[in-house]
Amino acid sequence: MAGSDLYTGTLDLLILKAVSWGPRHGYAIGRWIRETTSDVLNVQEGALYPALHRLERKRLLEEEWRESETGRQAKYYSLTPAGRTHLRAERRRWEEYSGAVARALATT
Amino acid sequence: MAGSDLYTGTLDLLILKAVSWGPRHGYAIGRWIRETTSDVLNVQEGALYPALHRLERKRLLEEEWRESETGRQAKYYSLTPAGRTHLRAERRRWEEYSGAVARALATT
DNA sequence: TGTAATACCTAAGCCAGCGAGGTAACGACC
DNA sequence: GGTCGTTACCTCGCTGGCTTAGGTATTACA
Repeated sequence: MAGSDLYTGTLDLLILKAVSWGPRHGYAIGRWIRETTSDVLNVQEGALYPALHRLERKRLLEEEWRESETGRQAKYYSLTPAGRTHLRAERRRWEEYSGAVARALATT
Repeated sequence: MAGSDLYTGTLDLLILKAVSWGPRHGYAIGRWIRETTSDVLNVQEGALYPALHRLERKRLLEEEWRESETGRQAKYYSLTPAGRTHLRAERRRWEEYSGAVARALATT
């Protein structure tokens, strides 16, 4: 399936949001993004997994192997306290940014 | 002056919008973006000028030297027909994208 | 048997943007 | 005369996220 040309920098926000209610594994995060955006955003695995590793390295996510709903082992990610703070900041940044662009586009 | 971490890919849209009413020179485009976004977006010249050259190479912008309001020579950019089409497409893409992200962020 | 879905991973390459440098002309100020 | 801020353009090196394109292994189903 084709990618969806992410605006670079928005993926982290979506991932952090995806795990904001509780642990989720990578594959499910990708599916969640695709579903909640009605296929507008289809994150490639080659972007998703490296991003998860990055966030884990930055201590914004924690990983833990456990059993998924289908009975297989999967790597579950959850927010660290720093991750939750970062989510808030990134979200604010996104809202400020997208609001600014919207204003620019609205000018006549 | 510090930059403002653009979401990669949004700069072209802003530039095209900036010249959608008529020719503007590079420096004025940068200023327009900064002003209409109330300093939220401060585009670095190291990003701006290469972007202008890119858009010109893709025949989305045309350039022409003429005199600026201050009486100096400046390179004025204007939209080609293809540029106008591209602006519409990029705008649609942005609106779809930002709408999708907003929906994702709104989920509880 | 083989196809689709689940679930993970990596490597090569591209290229936009960042940071930091530069040139030159002009006006204002002291 | 010198300096500072603004206007107006430019380039170069580097980083790093994303795309594309591969790969493995397991389970379920036809």
